[in-house]
Amino acid sequence: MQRNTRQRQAIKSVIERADRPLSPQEIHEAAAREAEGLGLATVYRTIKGLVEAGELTPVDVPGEPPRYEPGGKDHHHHFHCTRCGRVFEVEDCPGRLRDLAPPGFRVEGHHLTLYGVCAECAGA
Amino acid sequence: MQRNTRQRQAIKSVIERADRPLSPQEIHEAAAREAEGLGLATVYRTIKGLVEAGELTPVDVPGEPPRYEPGGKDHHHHFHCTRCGRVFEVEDCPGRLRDLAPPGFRVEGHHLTLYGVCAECAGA
DNA sequence: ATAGATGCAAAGGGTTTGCACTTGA
DNA sequence: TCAAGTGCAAACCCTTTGCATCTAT
Repeated sequence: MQRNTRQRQAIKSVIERADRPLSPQEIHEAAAREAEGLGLATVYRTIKGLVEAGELTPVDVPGEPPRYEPGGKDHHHHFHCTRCGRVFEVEDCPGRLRDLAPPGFRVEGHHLTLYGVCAECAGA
Repeated sequence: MQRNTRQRQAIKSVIERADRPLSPQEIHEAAAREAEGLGLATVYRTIKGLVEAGELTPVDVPGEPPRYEPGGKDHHHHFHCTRCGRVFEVEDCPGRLRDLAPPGFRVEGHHLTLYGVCAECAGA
């Protein structure tokens, strides 16, 4: 991740401007608008580099392809809209979840994903 | 799912005897011991049929290939051991999680996965 | 007997990789 | 200049599917 190419600028810009985690395809489609001819392989390679650099965090929703959001955010969770497929951020966390594990199990973290219908799809 | 073949018997038996969700590969390896020559495609086809019949439930752990457990269990969650990769059942649920979603979002359910090191890997 | 089930191999979808070409510094 | 970065196509992994064969009923 040493050079500031137009492809990388486009990819980083798309991620920064998004208000929700994006999939590699979403990143590719959006970034290709500002960096013509952008290859999907470059998107994957750039994502990998940004994740290793801590600038990007993978968001894994069960049964879904991975999304990515800017790194460094506070601990939070996600909401998966089963209608439009988009993933949104949820700020709160119920806490005290490690008490749920059986005795002897060492809990190091947790993933929590709510699912249902987002405000837009619900027609709010 | 009409015929009671030796392949199906083996697959169902393996799942019933397991005390944790199994991956298609785990099911294939274990069932192939009692049904020689068992093909992976048959495992996938049988899993699909059992899921549609409600006898099997998919267990999706973020960033992991799917596992399967017997259907009809009470609401519960899972623990993913990052050391051995196995997934275990967790009986409790923190509840009241739908309050976490933003206004206007309709919460229909949730996935909760704890991760860390299981009792066996922790050397308990 | 015969439709359902199986095994194999090919095909799919998402992601990674090899390689020659391009380009930022 | 010249190594990092890119695009393309091939390779990969997991899962699904087409098809000839096998088998439970």
